[in-house]
Formats: sequence, structure tokens, C-alpha cells
Amino acid sequence: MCRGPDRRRPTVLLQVQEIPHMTRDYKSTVFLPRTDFPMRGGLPTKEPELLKRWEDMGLFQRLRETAKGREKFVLHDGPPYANGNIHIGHAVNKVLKDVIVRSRQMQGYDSNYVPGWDCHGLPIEWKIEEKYRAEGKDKDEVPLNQFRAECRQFAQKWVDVQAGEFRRLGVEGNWADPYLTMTLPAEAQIVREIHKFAMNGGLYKGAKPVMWSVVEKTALAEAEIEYHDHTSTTVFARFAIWGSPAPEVDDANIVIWTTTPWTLPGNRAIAFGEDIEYAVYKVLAVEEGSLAEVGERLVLATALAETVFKETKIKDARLLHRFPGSRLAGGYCHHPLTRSGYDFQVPLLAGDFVTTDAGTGFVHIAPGHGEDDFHLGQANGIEVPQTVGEDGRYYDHVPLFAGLRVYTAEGKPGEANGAVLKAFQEVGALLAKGRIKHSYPHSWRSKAPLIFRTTPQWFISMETNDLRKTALQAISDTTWFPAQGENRIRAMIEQRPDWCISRQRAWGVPIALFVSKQTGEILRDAEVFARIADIFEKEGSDAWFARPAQDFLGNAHRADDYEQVRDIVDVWFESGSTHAFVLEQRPELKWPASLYLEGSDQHRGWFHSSLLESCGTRGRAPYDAVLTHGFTLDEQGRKMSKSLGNVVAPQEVCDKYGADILRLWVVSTDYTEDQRIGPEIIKYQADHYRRLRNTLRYILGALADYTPAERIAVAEMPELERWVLHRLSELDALVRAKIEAYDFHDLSVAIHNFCAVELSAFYFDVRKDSLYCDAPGSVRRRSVRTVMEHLLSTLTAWLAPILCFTAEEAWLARPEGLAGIEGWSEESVHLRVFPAIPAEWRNGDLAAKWESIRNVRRVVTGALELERANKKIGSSLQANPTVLVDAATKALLDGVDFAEICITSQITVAEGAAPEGAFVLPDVAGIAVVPGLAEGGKCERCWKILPEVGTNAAHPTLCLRCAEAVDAEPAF
RNA sequence: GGGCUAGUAGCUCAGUUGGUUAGAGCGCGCGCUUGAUAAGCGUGAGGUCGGAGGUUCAAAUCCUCCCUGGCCCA
Repeated sequence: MCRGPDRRRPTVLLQVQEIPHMTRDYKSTVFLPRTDFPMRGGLPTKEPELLKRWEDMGLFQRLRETAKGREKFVLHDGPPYANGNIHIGHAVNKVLKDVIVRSRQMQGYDSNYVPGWDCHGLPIEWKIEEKYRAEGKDKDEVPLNQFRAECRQFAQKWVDVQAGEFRRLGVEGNWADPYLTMTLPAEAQIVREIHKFAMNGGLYKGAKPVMWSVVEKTALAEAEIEYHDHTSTTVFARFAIWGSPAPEVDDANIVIWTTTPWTLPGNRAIAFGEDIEYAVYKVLAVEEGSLAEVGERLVLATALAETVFKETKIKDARLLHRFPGSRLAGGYCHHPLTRSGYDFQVPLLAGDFVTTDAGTGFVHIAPGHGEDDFHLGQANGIEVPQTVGEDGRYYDHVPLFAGLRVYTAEGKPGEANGAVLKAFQEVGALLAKGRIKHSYPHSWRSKAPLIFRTTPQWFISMETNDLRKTALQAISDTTWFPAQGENRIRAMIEQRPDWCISRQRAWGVPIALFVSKQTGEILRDAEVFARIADIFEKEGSDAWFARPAQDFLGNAHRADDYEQVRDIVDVWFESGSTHAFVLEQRPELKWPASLYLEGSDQHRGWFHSSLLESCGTRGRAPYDAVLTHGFTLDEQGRKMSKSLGNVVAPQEVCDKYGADILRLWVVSTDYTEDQRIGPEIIKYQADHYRRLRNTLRYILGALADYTPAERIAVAEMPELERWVLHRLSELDALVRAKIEAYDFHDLSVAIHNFCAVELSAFYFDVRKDSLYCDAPGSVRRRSVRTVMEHLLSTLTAWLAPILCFTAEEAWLARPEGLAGIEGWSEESVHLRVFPAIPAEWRNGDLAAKWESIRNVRRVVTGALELERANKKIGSSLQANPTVLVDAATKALLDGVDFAEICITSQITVAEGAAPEGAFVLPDVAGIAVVPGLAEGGKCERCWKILPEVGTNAAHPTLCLRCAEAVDAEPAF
């Protein structure tokens, strides 16, 4: 027979009393916490085990079955780009989404999450091109669809990698069937969306200047451009004012300066700065060789006049009139080559991009050869002239200069600049020429200098079909979290130009259209469009480049009559269409989405493109609400970068601390603003985590061998237990409200403070005595354990969306006695809904009462601390303080075992004023504490010091409660 | 340069319509406990509320300017 009772079975201890010996081992009769839930999480190894468990039990499918028929909540995933490992920003985004998806599911929705990826686009093309270069291959020699196949393979590889990384973070979703923008059905639907714009007239062919390489005969994206020093020919040129806006500039010459003389044939306007000061100068004397003429009048920005005079060899000039740029509005010049085929007005237009950093204060505007030029032209209804072809030669229709080259096929300067200079000089428009060495864009591939060139592009009009108006209305109809997000996107939609959706690229969905060679009109034939989409549905968009045009055109049209558009669509159009091929086409989801959630940069990106796409095709936004989060910075608030060495990799955090730590960090921040992370902050989160984990562990330990038979009705519970239940009902309301508002910071703070302040530091501390020492059958102990059951139930549920691993671990460690009992039978904590809290738990009066009691308690603990400092006591059980209180407090404490609450062996509460030297707290009026020592023997079992110890003959070293507990019959 | 946005204790955050000595948790110091123990409890010290002006009897809270960040544009 064993000497001591089996700790696992408290009932066995009854056998012990039959063994007669004087020094009983009462310690083993104490019901200490016992659980398999370890204090240390070991998350880096534990989490993958739980992931495996969820995988094996088919958790995602089980979630769907559980939620069948419930109201749907659909968070539509914004697709990350599939070209590398995930970084901390991805982690924040996905964890936030996961917390929302899980919390909505547990709130009682059918909250299905389908993750997605953005697969097409330039960065992947570059990667493959890079690979080709390394192998000495040329992209242009590889068949298009072979190139596309390699891009596809590359994207798929990273989709798989990222999926693994996201899942490691605990993100639950339909990983078996995510959406990809490159799948056949997606490509087919994207093309259908393009066709909708083609059919409703929103799509039109226009022109736009892009960076162009005459060597490669291709447009280049921003990231393909390198800046190197380049020597350019500069020109000062006169433009005579014809249509004078103000008398002081009558017959004067506007002077412009340019570093690209070859753009002058494309000149259609001159820009000035409204707030810049200009003046008319009369030339009085010139140096030899100057092209300026004595007596002529020049208009210049006053700030630049001196330098211009120097450059143009003007020795002396007189300032005639000063005026602000705004005086020039409405005026116009004539093109200097007006007699040679350039017979048109050149208006003077205000441009906010004009500066006095260099030049003359006037900018020559060639709408086909510059970004600012183009937009200014557009804003003023100026036609974009076509002057330079794709090989860098002037078109045949360009007077004087037809066929001349800006750059040669080798990227060397051509004849154009010289010819333009000569022509200007001949008509007397040239004032000076020179050279300048400056930073200039070059192709990353050929290293040749680039030019701005107007190219035909496809646009979605913001005005046709009132797209802008519809979109602005949709913004008003959407709920924005935080609310400021609305201003941001509204400002953009209000002023954005038409949407250029075409790209001259290979890896993407083609703008599958035919344009009539005769009329230049888009072929709008529903049958042709349907045929295209059907073929894409079966073969993917590769078919556009593989099949003969006639296959798409059918019998009603002849391929010879049409130009097949080979541009691909902007990837933003693709991702802007995800609502169409994901939300609409998956019956388990719904359109519009309940929520879109991305970083605040997506006001310009996905929120924006989705809004326009959906408004243009369906008349409203594809979302009811949009939530944005900020960016992740390092501990000092700096951007993360490799060079600063401050990058935090989510993979490393998972390996070192665990995904739950990262998840806890995400909800601890105010994600609507930028978040900070670094080694120190992660450590704080680990501390924060430990408190939550230990709270769960203590509850589990307190519930060792618990069965529902022990439950006590609320009405029979002590007030302290009913106070805890009241707090649970308050927290329940708070949790639900905060989840509704996506405010996880407040939620996690509330739960943490509840665990740390109310449970650990107060309730658990007070109830240790009952839990450890009361007889198992005592109402008090049974009440404590009943409350512990509720605590385990609610806390595991409330924490599950955040600490998805730890909550599951705690759930799995629940007492076996609860197995199969209602509310406890789910195989995973994630299959639960938040427990319903009975209304009767709410008790405001009780809460107020106990807040006051805890205030009095603060005075007592303060007094005890002083006694400790004076070395009078160590443990609070050594104390027997006298608490002098006012009448109201006396009444408050009537019926309360205040010694128990203060964890002292004894206490005396009396009505009366504070005697001299008594301990008081400045902020608690009417309470004073006089220290005293507990008298009597120390109960060997519960360690309380009580006079009664020694009065029980059978247990001479125990207090009466403990003696009774030790002798008690097994209760359960 | 423009649009949006932020700057409260070492850290993460609260601070209603301007109104008593600006709060919480964590961390830190000290002490207690050794029956939650790589835990638990108590207690203490930390902030001229980014800076400078202004309005007001009264401002972290309202106004102006400036500084330092972030996102998006140019």
C-alpha cells in the first residue's frame, strides 16, 4: 500500500487516516493544481503539430459544414504577388484577416475565406528574362507561349511557397482551392470583364506618352529604367506672341529652353507658372556671336533673367514691365515654323510643374513627349501630335523632318536635333544653343537613352457611363475603417485621369479585341466575345497567341478585315476583377464582399481598381466595407531595409517564438496606424503571452478531475463567484462589440487585464485557499470550480481567433469529465461559437459593491506591505490587521469574510476614526488600518494562523475546516 | 511640392463635448512567497502630453506655424 494518497485521486486519501502516525503528510491532501498543459509553450514545435492535427481532421471542411446555413460573412482576400517569400507586411495583413475571419465564424457567421494570388505581371517577366540572360538566351527568340509557360511555372512555385508560409502563421482558409489570376476560369472571366467595357462604350483607344527605347522598339516600365549621365543639346528659342493677353507683352517674344530640341516639332503649347514673377526685357546690347537682336523684347522669369542673358550673350537689357504669370493666361504664340507646315496657335497655359530652378520660366509643351506635357494638353483639349515612330524616326507626315532619326538603331544621337536647330535658326527663332550633362533615363537592357513617345493605348473612360460619378457614390455607400480612408480614395477618384489598361507585355491576359482596319472601331459582337471567353475557359489566354484570329471571329467576320489587339491588360484590372471570378462564381461566397482588408497603399491599388471595375460593370462597389492597416516599421519607427539591418522576418519569429506571439503582436497594435516591431517588442509580446498562457494553465490545473456533477447553481454561489460571472457577462458584450468594430487591440487589452488584474492578482489569489484546502464537496469549492469551468469555456473561445494554437492546446487539455457534455464536445476549439452568457449573470449592484470592497482591500495590502518592510510579517497570513471604517463601509463589509478577501488569517473590521499612526491611503477616504499579528497555531495544511488549531484531537495540527476536509467522504 | 495621416511614461495603448495632483497593462527597482515556482503576490519610481506661439478664468484636448515619421501621388 502506498504511504501517501495518490495525488491523482483525492478519494484515496481516506485510506490514509486509518494509518496511525503522528506526523501526517497533510501536504498530500492539498488539492494543488494539476494539468498536462505545460507552463512553457514550446510553440515552435507545438504549432506545427496542431497544424497537422487540423489538416488530418479536415478542419476547414468541418468549419464549412458547421456553418452551413448561417448568414455569410465574406472577407475577400486581396491577392499578394507570387514572386518571393512573404515579409512582415504580408504577415500582418494575413493574420489580421485570419483573426477577423475566425472571430466572425465564432460570432455565428458562415465566415469562409478563400486566399488568392496575383500571378501575372512585369516582375515575373523580369525574373524569367533574367534567367534567359544568364543562359545567354534572348527573350525575343523564344516563342511567346513558351515564355508565358515559364512565367506560369514561376508564379505557381511561389504560390506554393507563400501558401506554406501563410499556413504556418495559423491562417485558416481554403488552401486546397485558392484563387489565382492565372487559372483558366479567371482568365476567361477577366476577358469577359474587358468585353463588358467594350460593349458599354467605356473602353476606348487613345494615346499616351511612355518611356520608349528606339533600340528595342518597346515601351519600358519605371523599374526597367536606369538613370545615367548624358550630354544633351540645349536650346533657347523665341516664340513670338500673337494673341497678346496683356498690353505690356504686345509683340514680345516668349523664351523657352529645352534639352530635347527634337521635340520642338511636337510643340503645341507653352507653360508658365501662375505665381512666378515674369518681366519684359528690352535687349540693349549683345556680345559678338549672339543670336539676340538689339531692340527686341523678351519675356523671362525675373529670377532667371541674368542666367539667360549670360547664356544668350546679351550684354545689357532693360526691364520694362514686371507682372505675375497669371497675366499671361489666355495668350498665345505661333509655332516658329508656322510657314513650313506648323500653322497653328501655341497657347500659353498655366502649369503647376513650372519652376525657376533652370531655363527661362517657360516650358515648351510637346504633349506627345512628356508626362506633364501630356496631362496639360489633355486638360486643355489639345490634340496629341504623332511625330516620332517606334524606330525613333519622324513620321512621314512631319513637315521638314520626315524620316530623320532622334536616335539611331544603336542608340546614338541621330540627325533630328541638328535639323531642328537649323530650321529654327533659319526662321530666326533660335536664341542660343549649348550642351548640358545631366541625369537621363536609359534602358536597363540596351543601356541606350530613352525618349518619351506617344503610343496608342486602351483606356477606360471616367466620364462615359458616368463612371466617376458612380464610383464616388459607391464610396459614400461603403463603410471605411478607419473613417479617414474615405477621404483618401475620394480625392483620388475625383481627380484621376482615364484608366489606361493596356500594356505592351507578354505575361498577362490579352485585351482580346478586334479592331476594324477600315473604321478603327472595336468589333462589338457578343457572339465573338462569347467565343473568345469560351476558348479561354478551356485553353487559357495562351489561345489568343496560338490560334488563328478566324477561330475567334467565326463565320460572320473575316480575319483580314481586323487588327487583333495583342496588348495585355493592366494587372490592376485583373485584380480589380477578382470579385467577378471569385465572389460571383463560387456559390459558397457572396457578392458583394462583406469586407476588403489591405494596407493603406491599396487606396490607390486594389480598392481603387476593384471599385472602378465593379462600378463600370455592375454599378456599385464589390464590397460593403473596407478596412485598411498601416505599414510595419522597426522599433525606432524607421522603414525596414536590408541595409539598415532592421528587417524582422515572420518566418524567424515563428521559428524562435511561435506564430501565436506574432499574432498577439498584430492585435496589440493600433493597426490603423503604422506598427513597430523589433527584437524588444517581440520580447514584450512573449511576456504578455506568458501571462495569458499561465492563466489558462492555472484554470486547467484548478479543474483537475472536474466533472459536471460538481456544478453549483449561480444562485447558490458566493458573491465573489457571482462577481466573476458578472465580469464575464461584461466581457462577453465587449468582445462581441469589439469584434463587430474590428477593434482587436481593445479586445486583447481587456482580456489581458482581466486575466492579470482581476483573475490572477485577485480572484485566483483569494480562492487558492478554497481550491486547495476546502473539502471537495463544499459549496464554496464547487462554486469556484464551476466558475473555473466558465472561465475555461469563455477564455478559450475568446482567445481562439487570436491565439489560434494556444487556445486549441488549452481546449484539448480540458478535463476529461467534460467530454461529451454540451458545450464541450467539439473536437476543436475553432468549431465552437462564442458561448452564450446567461442574462442573469449580469449584476451591476454586485459589481459596484465589490469595486468598493477591493478599494478597502487596497488599504489593507498597503498596510501589510509596510509591516513587511518593517520585518514584522512575511506572508500576509501572519497578519491580523484592524480595519477602522466609516459606517457605510462597515455596512458594505457585513457578511463578507474580509480576512479571506485580504488573504490574512484573521481580521477585525470596526467602525471608527483613524487612530494616530494608522495606515491610510490618500485616495481612499474613511479607511484606516492598524497592524496586528495573527494569534494561535499555524494550520499545517492551510497555513492559516488560528486560535482553533489544536482543538481537534484527531488532527491536532489542523484548523477545523481542514480537519473536516481531510475526514470528508468523497464527494464525487 | 500636393493629398491622406500620425507623434501622450522604456514598450503597447486609454484619455467623452477644453475643467480637480494625465491613466492602464507590460517592463524596471525593492520586498514577500516557495502549495501556479524558468511561476505567483505586494509595492515603488517613471511623462514640461513632438516644439514654439496664440485663444481662454482654464488646453494633451481649440487655432497658427515649425520639427520628425509613414502611405500615395507629382
